[in-house]
Amino acid sequence: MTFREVRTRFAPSPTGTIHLGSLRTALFAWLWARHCGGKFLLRIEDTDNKRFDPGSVASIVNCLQWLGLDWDEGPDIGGPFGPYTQSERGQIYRDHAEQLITEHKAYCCFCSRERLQQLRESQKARNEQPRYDGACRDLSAEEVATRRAAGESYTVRLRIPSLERITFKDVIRGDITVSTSTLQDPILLKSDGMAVYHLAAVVDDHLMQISHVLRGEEWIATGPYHVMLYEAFGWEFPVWVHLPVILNPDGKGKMSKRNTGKHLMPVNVEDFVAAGFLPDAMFNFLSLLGWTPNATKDMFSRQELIDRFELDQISPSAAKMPYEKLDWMNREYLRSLSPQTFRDVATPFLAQAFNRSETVVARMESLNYVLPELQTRVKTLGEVSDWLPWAFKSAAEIEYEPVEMLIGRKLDSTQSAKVLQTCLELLEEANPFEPEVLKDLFSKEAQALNLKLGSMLGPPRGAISGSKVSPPLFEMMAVLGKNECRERILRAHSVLTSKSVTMA
RNA sequence: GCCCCCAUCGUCUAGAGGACCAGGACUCAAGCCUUUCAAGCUUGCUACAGGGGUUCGAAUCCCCUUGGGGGCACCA
Repeated sequence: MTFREVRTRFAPSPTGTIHLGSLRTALFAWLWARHCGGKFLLRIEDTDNKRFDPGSVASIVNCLQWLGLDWDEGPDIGGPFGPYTQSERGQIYRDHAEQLITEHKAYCCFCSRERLQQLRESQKARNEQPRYDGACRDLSAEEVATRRAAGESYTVRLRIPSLERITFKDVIRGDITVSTSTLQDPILLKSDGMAVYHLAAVVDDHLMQISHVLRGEEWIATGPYHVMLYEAFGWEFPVWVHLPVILNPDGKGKMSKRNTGKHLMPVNVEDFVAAGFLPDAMFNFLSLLGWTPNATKDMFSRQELIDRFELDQISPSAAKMPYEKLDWMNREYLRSLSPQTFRDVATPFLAQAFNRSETVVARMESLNYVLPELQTRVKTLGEVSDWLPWAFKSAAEIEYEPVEMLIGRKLDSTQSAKVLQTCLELLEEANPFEPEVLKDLFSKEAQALNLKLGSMLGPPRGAISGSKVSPPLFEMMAVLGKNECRERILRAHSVLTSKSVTMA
């Protein structure tokens, strides 16, 4: 093979939101291009207008940009081999198909969809491999000419040579051999004149000088068509790299929404974005899904990943999506953020969760007391709000139900009420009203009362947060301020004493 | 049904004939610490799918079985 520049591409079809597996394909192609100092391009494969979804190009672009993948040529920025949208390249495909017809390597097929459908069904009924029977394969040139001239609808099919086997090379798996008994003359051009994927992809990959074709494993079976197409045109093969699919956690089928069980696990890239995964974490995680840089660590910077990436180290076997590992890695990235950055990235999520504007959330400066405490507690940005309902409620909105949340460990309700009373006094002493000061005061008091700090803090924790589990107490108090804390503890105290009376 | 691909701890994986009674990470479990929950620290559990070869020697090479996945459209 002659030396040439490494050029890879990501070629999604705009039929909806982009799947995590597709994003990984894009990432690997990008990684390889960047590793080699080559070019990465974006090409939109919209040859099927029936499945076209207008919003999806923008969505795909957003997802790529979110992950931090940039392209050197593409529909939005152009390039020397444009256009990069296949629906604008119809004539190119038609010309190439015509060339093959002239060279007797392809032919016009006038069979109707109905006939084809029936053929397939009868073959299946007989347990045969469904394939085209070649009815139009040897039509005379005259007949074809007259029928075309008459405006009869037809498709163009590639004439497949009758070999027994065809072999092509995949970087990850080595030689792949397919017997042609399973192959049929594939349609290249649909009756509407638009190319089918096989033709469009091969022609474009050649014209755009793609050196390495990275795509999903589901394309292995049709690999021979592409080989034969390259041969028919007399073009040099690209290097093929078929990436393994990502399976559902239970291993049953390709990672998908309907199969992920009770818990809603993200599948599409937009779902991961919405759940609050960080681009850096996803970049790191996805790079290591099916590839390892042969090291005993798994936290890598983008640059390290680019430097080390190698195609032949990619695993050939399909992996079950390891959601827990993604969670863990995302938390690692989350906790490595500066408090300010963490706050910035969390703000939109809080605004959405509590139905406030981002500006309002951004202005709640006292949140700074508690937000850093959440960096080790949360796996995604979407979970940050789970820890903060108390911060977005007024004292009156806090519900002490069940009332047990106001009872400290190893304390009864009378003692707990008493603790709340004491807290009220400590509140007034705290000056300034800061976590450190509060901690000092409460610790001393706990000692004086001969109580473990942990059990003494139970009642006020419940009173302040309305929950048994919360962020650290003193930080919460500092967020709310003295007056709000006093009000909550007062309320909690009265709830506790009245409930106690009823219980007694 | 036919064709193709794949197969190491529960999971993601390291391993390219001797350096492996199989290494790392996640998960899980226990202990310590502790302001609840986390985090942190320490320790621990668990794997070469099965059967045949090849070889002085196999997780590594070959074959079969089994299991899983993918494909068989005028979709990509």
